[in-house]
Amino acid sequence: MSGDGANSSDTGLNSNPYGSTVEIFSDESVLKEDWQPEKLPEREKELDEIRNALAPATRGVNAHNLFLYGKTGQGKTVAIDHELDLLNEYANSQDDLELSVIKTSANNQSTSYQLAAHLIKEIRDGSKKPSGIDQQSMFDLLYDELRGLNETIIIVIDEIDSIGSNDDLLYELPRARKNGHLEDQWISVIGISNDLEFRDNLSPKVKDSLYDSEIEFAPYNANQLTSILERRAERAFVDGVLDGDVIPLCSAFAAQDEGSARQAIRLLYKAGELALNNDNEVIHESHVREARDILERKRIEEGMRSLTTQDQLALLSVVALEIDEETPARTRQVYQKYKDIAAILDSNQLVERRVRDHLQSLGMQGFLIVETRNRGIQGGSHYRFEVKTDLEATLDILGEDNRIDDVVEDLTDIATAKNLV
DNA sequence: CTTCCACGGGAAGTCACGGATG
DNA sequence: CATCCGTGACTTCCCGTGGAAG
Repeated sequence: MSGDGANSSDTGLNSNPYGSTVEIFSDESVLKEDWQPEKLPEREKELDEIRNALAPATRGVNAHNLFLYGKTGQGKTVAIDHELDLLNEYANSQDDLELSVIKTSANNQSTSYQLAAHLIKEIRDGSKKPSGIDQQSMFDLLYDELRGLNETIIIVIDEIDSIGSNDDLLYELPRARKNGHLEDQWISVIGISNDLEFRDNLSPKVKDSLYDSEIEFAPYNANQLTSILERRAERAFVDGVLDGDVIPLCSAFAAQDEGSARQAIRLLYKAGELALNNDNEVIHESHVREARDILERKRIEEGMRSLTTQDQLALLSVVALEIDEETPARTRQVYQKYKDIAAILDSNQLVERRVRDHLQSLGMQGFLIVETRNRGIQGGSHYRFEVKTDLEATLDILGEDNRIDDVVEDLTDIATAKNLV
């Protein structure tokens, strides 16, 4: 709850334990993920709106329910934290405002039931998650816990989209008082979502109950990213180590992609590290480009490692077709290949319908290019799949898994023979 | 404009599993 | 212990549909 001090002095400026001869960073912590900027000039308007929505809490009624949406790295979480800190500060200075803020991430809580259990755990401060009971009992348990809190309750649910269409709790919570589950308390819910479609897929009754106001965080443009980076760079780096092109290039890369400040900062940080590791005194454009490649590869690796075996098999099937130069391939072809591969590996074979789901999900995660096609009376409509990620890197990473590495090795050999990697 | 392919995708149902409950 | 709960991963079934060919 208490605002963490931002001063860290653990960046060694003087002696270089590993013998680096150059100085790049003056305060590296500014570039870390958990660094909280104290100002958000690019989001003044959004901060204002949040303030307006929270303001009723200071007048003894419930704050408006609030919905923040926008892609990752747009400052949603930082903005809400910032405003809640201010509100908390205010509450502490007033005798008649008793505030309870519960902040949680719905990440990995894929249903209302799970989310309720998670909230209970959060309020109980770390005890284990209840389970095994029916949903309504779980909700009742949650209300019991809520009754133990202060008069004004604000529940922040980050990544709220992960509960998908199972949104009963989102309907229940805002109406807890109306429905008599809570008597003397005011409750409001702040939802944060990366998924822009989530809002449209919510059931109408939830929309009605949850949506007092919504605030969109539009992607930063390159100019905004540049100012954000400049503010950070000023504190993070030693004077004069930044080549003129570096920040604009980081901004441009990030803006082209998702407009994510997080991504831009990561790029800048990585570029700085590369310069440092190479004993370069100045960070150049080349460092940024290298940083981008490294980060991109890391992103793929992380995603791929978390794939289930069946996901890997589906991906491998498309990779194999790619090596045979038969991509883009339609579902049927991929499925044939999949059956071959599954047979070789003696793994259980799923039905085509299921493999299609796996392929779709691989598309969503950015590993495959998925294209719909319609060839009318001769062909009808169908999907076409091809590999989106770098073939060599993909084979490398998949080869690390010893359940499938035999097949991957063979494929790598064929690909090498064909000069594809 | 109509036809109609072959796939997409929704729905419903089965199964196995971890944890709770009495 | 038997039994119940929610859930994810799966299969089975079947209706709906975009758009090139005619």
